[in-house]
Amino acid sequence: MEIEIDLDDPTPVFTQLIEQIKSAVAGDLLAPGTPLPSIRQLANELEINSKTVAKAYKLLERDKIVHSKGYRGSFIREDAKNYCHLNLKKWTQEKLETCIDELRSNGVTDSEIRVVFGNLMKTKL
Amino acid sequence: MEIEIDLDDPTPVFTQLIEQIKSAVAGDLLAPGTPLPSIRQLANELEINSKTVAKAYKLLERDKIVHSKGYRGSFIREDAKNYCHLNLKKWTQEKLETCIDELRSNGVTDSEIRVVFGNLMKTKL
DNA sequence: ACTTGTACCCTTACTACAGATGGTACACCT
DNA sequence: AGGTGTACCATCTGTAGTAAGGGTACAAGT
Repeated sequence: MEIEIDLDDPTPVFTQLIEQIKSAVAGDLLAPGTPLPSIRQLANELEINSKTVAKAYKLLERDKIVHSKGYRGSFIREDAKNYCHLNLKKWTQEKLETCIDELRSNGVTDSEIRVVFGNLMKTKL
Repeated sequence: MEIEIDLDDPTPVFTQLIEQIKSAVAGDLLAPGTPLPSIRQLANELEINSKTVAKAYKLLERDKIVHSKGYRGSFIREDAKNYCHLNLKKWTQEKLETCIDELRSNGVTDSEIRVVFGNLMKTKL
């Protein structure tokens, strides 16, 4: 399993990591149960910050591709292939787009949508 | 009809304008058919920029409070009172909040929501 | 002792938008 | 001629987000 990071690619590094691991799982290059390199180790190999790798791992865990066993390392989940194709981002996009289109078609300004959105994202924590 | 602008108020000036005119209509201080001061005139009185007044007027027209008759000035709509209480902003907020809550409860990160939202608002014009 | 994931702290680019202001110009009415 | 709403150009300030890096620390396993 080789991972390559292209710093000239405008795609964020952590996104490149996620995509490559996901496609490796989909292409059977990473079998279920396979241990992933540790966060620090992979960061060292790729010469990037460990936080970036940690972020990618955390998102992969949320997407049910990876299971982090704490101090025992991170592993490809047994049922990873069931999840490596469903796209949470795409679903998010559709949901938001539907909502925004409805607002726009009722005359709400883009500026207003942005302002209301900003308030919701800041105060609702 | 007196309009006062408080520059120390964090509320944007154009919003203060809209609110005061709306509440004047609701409180029968501005009867239907009443001509509003012209954009430049009001801007001069309040010592603010004419664009700011124009923005407020345009939004009031969208909210069916005011009718701009081009070079004949702007007037309070006959049916203004029917609209001066329904809150497009509140509706926008509810719509967006419902959508965001659904995304969040499915594990989507706030960062991801913001990124997708940003893309939708920039490319969809 | 060493490594694991994780959780904080802070800092640096970069990007983008809101709000507001200024200027110029147009077509149209009185 | 002068005023009307409107449309475009531009600038500035403030705010706030992402992405990424650096450091330090912790509890729990080998």
